Amino acid sequence: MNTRKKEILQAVTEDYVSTAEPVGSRTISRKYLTELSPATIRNEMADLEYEGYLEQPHTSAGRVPSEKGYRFYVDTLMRDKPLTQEEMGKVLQEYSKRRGEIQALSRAAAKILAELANCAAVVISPGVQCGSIKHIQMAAISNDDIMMIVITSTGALEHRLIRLRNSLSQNDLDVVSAILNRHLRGLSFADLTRQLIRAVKAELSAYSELASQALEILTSSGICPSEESVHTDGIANFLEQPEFKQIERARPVLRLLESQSHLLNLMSGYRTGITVRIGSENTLEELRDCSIISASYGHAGKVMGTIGVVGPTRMDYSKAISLVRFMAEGISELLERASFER
Amino acid sequence: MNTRKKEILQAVTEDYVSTAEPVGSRTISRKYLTELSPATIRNEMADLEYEGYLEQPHTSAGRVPSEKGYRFYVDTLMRDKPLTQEEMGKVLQEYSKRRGEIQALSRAAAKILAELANCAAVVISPGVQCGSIKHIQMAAISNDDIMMIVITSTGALEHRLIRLRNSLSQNDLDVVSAILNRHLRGLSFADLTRQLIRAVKAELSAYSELASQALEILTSSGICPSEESVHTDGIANFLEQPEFKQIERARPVLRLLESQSHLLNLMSGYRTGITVRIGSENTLEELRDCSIISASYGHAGKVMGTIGVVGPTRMDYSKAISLVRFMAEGISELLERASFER
DNA sequence: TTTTGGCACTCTAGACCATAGAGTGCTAAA
DNA sequence: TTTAGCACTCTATGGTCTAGAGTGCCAAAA
Repeated sequence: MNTRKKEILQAVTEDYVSTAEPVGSRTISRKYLTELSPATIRNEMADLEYEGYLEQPHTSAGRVPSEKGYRFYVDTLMRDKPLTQEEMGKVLQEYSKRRGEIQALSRAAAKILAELANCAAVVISPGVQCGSIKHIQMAAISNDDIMMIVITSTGALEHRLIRLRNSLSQNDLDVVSAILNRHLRGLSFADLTRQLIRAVKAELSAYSELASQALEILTSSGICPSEESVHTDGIANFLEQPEFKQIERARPVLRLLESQSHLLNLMSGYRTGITVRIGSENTLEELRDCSIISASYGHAGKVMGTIGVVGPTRMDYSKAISLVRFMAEGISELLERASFER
Repeated sequence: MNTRKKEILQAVTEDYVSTAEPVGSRTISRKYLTELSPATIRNEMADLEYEGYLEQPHTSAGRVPSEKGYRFYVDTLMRDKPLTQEEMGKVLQEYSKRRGEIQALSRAAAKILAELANCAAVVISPGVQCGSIKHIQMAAISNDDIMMIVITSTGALEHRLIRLRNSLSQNDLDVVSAILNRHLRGLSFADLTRQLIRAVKAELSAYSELASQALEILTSSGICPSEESVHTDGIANFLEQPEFKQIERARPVLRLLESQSHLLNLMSGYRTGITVRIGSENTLEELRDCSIISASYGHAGKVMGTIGVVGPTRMDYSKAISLVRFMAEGISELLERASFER
């Protein structure tokens, strides 16, 4: 793959990304590589097709990057496309407005990312399991319903209803809350050893029914990434893309984007840094014609959430990557600052 | 409008709703009114068209109900289509599983409604402003960030970040929380008179910075229906409808369904009972080809939230109305029970 | 050896046309 | 009042043709 081929592949990719029309040798010669004739470019393009970087929708159409072509473009050819001042300002303003309210912030982040990338955006916000415990509170809702609230250092907040056979007064609940806070404040959920739990339970023996339920929630599956931490936006942007003119193509993707549980699986579990999955690199059949750019965020080496965009494979990778990276770093920073400030 | 015309209008409507094809006199004669010949039916249909109940997409097509036709059908002709045992079971099971967690419940309700009605579903869940105050809690997040949490009788929970210049210990915060609870527990937000607020402020004079911010939030716009209480589901169902085959028709509706703030405006502020808005009865241009069935829920004469479906005007009104009514009543009951149990 | 102009070839999109089928409205007869 | 019959209208479908875009290949030019 010589320099000229690279230039041609780059030109084809960038032109196709912006016009959504297969690009022919003539276009390349006129718009990008004026020093070469169409014929020369045709020869090179034939090679590029033979090598699998380009494809032809049909004989007399121009060329289109293949998945391999996009992959090469992303890995080698793409130039950085930094955010404009305006875009950065918009993001940062939104971030500072919702500092400390991670749910609202994630929602806003999805919205703004969808808008700037003109794609669908997905944000998985950090659940309580990511931070350390800041406060636990029991509140009486009715005679036998208690609401337990857990707040963590990341500003995440989880509430669970506990139903009791024997009702407790708010005074009792305050006592329980105080004891729980005395033992558990400042700890992360990984720190909740069996020993510790046993000790707390012992001290709360007067309220054993409540205590056992509460501690069960804190240690078990009660505290785990939930569907409520999945935020999606920009679904309508999807339908703007010409590749989804025929609605049948869009439907399976939209079904996926509506399914919080699938998105949770799809987007979590990545290490920090940008992940780009192009077309069938996504194992899901529905995403055969889509690409996903995602980045995890967090701090102290801990992945706490994910932010990403979903769009057609014909996507402005450079822009999307810059955006996702910038926005992920912004959230990481907020989380980090929150954890130093305590 | 004689009986026979009504029968014909009903037949046309129900056939069109289920097939999405304009229906001709022959079909009516064969499938619905076998004792009449197509010619007779043609005459009646011509009348119905003249009177504005039916429309013809073009000369040699069958007839389709006009908005006026749908309206007449809904008001007069429609027969009740009760839910199946299975459907009721599904709804009630979901409800009982999330009893007391109004956000999760609303989310689940939207999902199940969308599924059963095969339309888009929207649920506005009751914000804290609807219930009476159950508990107020301040929790220290960092040196100068306090999180204030308000829980109400409906199980709604609101949290707001308060930033202070002078940091307070969790002990201080517990004191403040206790005082706030002593004064405000059991009251609704309408009960927060200026007098009362002044009294509370006086007692909290030692913490005036925090107190004034907290009380400001409680009394002002801080506590109002927020975008986080809007839950949408079933957007993908929309695209199944043949009227949205051409994506341009669907796009504006999807944009609307993605805009929490617009939905909030659109769906709130109705009295209890079912509201049916057909086509251009919706003032919004985007909904020209859609119908909305919605019902408010709540108890003690107070509207607390709304649940509804959005679909094409060619909608199974009877089914949708039964579903929405049943689901709204279910939520109302849960809220009512919660308020007696206290 | 590389580049380029020229040319024949291929394929699609769009225009145009013809036809089948569905449905109507009208008229006259039952 | 109802109905059979018939002429008429309109759409959807499929076929055919053409213009246009783009290619591949060859032979000449650099």
